[in-house]
Amino acid sequence: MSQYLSDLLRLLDQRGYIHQATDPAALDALAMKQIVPGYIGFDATAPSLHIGSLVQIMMLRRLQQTGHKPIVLMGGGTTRIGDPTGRDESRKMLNDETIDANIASIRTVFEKLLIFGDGPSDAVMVNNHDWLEKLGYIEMLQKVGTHFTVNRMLTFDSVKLRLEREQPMTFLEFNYMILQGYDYRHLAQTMGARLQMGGSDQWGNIVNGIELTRRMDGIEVYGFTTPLLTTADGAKMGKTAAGAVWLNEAQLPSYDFWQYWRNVDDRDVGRFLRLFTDLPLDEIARLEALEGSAINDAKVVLANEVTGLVRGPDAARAAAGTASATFAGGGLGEDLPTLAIGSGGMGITAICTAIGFTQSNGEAKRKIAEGAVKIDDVAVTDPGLQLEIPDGESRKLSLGKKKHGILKP
RNA sequence: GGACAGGUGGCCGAGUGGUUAAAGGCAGCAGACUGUAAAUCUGCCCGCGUAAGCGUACGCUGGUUCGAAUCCAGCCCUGUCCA
Repeated sequence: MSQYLSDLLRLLDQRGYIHQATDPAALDALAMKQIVPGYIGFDATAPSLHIGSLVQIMMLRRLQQTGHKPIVLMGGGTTRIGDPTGRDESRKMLNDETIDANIASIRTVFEKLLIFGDGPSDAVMVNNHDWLEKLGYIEMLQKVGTHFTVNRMLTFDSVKLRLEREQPMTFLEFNYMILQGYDYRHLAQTMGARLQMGGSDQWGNIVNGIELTRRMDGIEVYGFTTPLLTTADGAKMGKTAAGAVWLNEAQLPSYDFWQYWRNVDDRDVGRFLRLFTDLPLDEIARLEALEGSAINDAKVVLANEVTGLVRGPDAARAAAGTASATFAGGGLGEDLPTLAIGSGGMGITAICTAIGFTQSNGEAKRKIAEGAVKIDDVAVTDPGLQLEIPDGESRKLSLGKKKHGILKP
C-alpha cells in the first residue's frame, strides 16, 4: 500500500504512525536525499511521561532507525504557560526547579530509546526555555506576533473548544500557540529541523510553526501527526485505576508496566505491536492472527518487547518471570509488591491499604465481604483478622485475580 | 463599574428547608462467566470504627432556623450582555 520511496516514510506508513501530513511527497523526496532533523515537543509538567507519549517517542526512534536525526524538544518554556489543547481548565504553574527536575527525569527514558551524541543522526535534547526566555515581549510581538491573526487563532480547536464550553482561557494560554510556532522556526534556523511530528491534537500548532517558518525565513518545513491513540473500547490510552501508566520506573514499577501491556484488549494487540515494538512486520502479522486464548502469547510478546525497550531487558525478564510464576504456577514472583508487616502482626485491612491494593480500610473491608481478598489462595472472611507471619516465612496476598503481593514478617 | 446566569462527590448531572453521605449516568473496583481479553449479569464505590455510631462534604465567610446543598448577607471565581 505504501507509495513512498524513502525508508522513513515507508516505515512510518506501514506501522501506522501517520494520520495527517502537510506535504508527504515533498518530505519523502527530502528524506531520500538528506538527513532530516525532525522534532517532537514534550511537556515537562510531571517527572515522567506516560504511555500516551510513547507513540511520539517511538516515532523519534523510527526516525533514527532510518538514518535521520531526532530532536527531543522539552517544553521547559512553554510548560510555564500551559498548553490549552484538550484541557478544560488552566494548568497550574510550576516553578523552575520543578520543571528542570522533571526534564532530567524524563531524559532517562529517552536515553533508553534513542542514541544521543554529536554524530549526524544522533539524538539531541533541547529545551525551549533556553530561547523563549530571551525573547522580550515587544520583540516577540514585533517578530512573531505580526504573523498571527487573532481571527485565525480563534478558529483553532484548542481555543474554540474553550469558548464553546464557556470555560475560561487566559491571554497567557492564548499565547501558547505563538510560542510553540516559534519553536519550529527557531529549530529550523539553528538546527536545520525540517520535520515536526506530534499527536493529532497538535496539528494546529504544527501547521502554525510551518507557516511561521515560511513567512519569516522562506524555508519550507514539514509536519505530520499520528492518529489519536485510543484503546479498542474508546478510552484514552494510558489510564488505569492507579492512574497514568508512567514510563519512569520511579513512578510505576516495571511489573505493573509489564502487566499493563499483558492486559491490553485483544483488538489492540497488532496495532500496538507495530507502534511500540521493533518486531518485523511479518512476525507481527503472525502474532496478530492468533485466535482465542492463543492471542495471550502475543500479549506476552508485546509486554516483553515494550518493557524491554522502555525499562530494559532485565526488567522485562523479571516482570515476565514474576507473572508466569504468579499466574501460571500459583506461586510467587520476586517482582511483586512486598510488605513487611512487622513482628507484632497487622490487621488485614491495614495490610491491604499499606500495600496499595485498596485506598482505605473501609474499601478493604468491602472487598473482604465480596470474597476478593485471599491469603495463599484462601479467601479471607474475617475483616478483623490479625495476621502474624513467623520469621523466615512469607504469605501471598491477593486482591482479585490480578493484584498479588508478598507479605513478610 | 452595571444587569443577568452559574459554582454539587474523579467527571457529567439531579436536587430549592428535614427520612440527603446527596437521584441518575460515565469512569473505577470486586464477584460470576472466561483467556490476567471483550461482552453480559450482580455487588460496591468520602473517611474512621467489628458494630451502634462518629467525623468530614455541595465556591468562601458569616447569619436565620430545632434543622441548610437548599433561605439571607458579604466576598471570591466563571460566563453572557451593557458601560
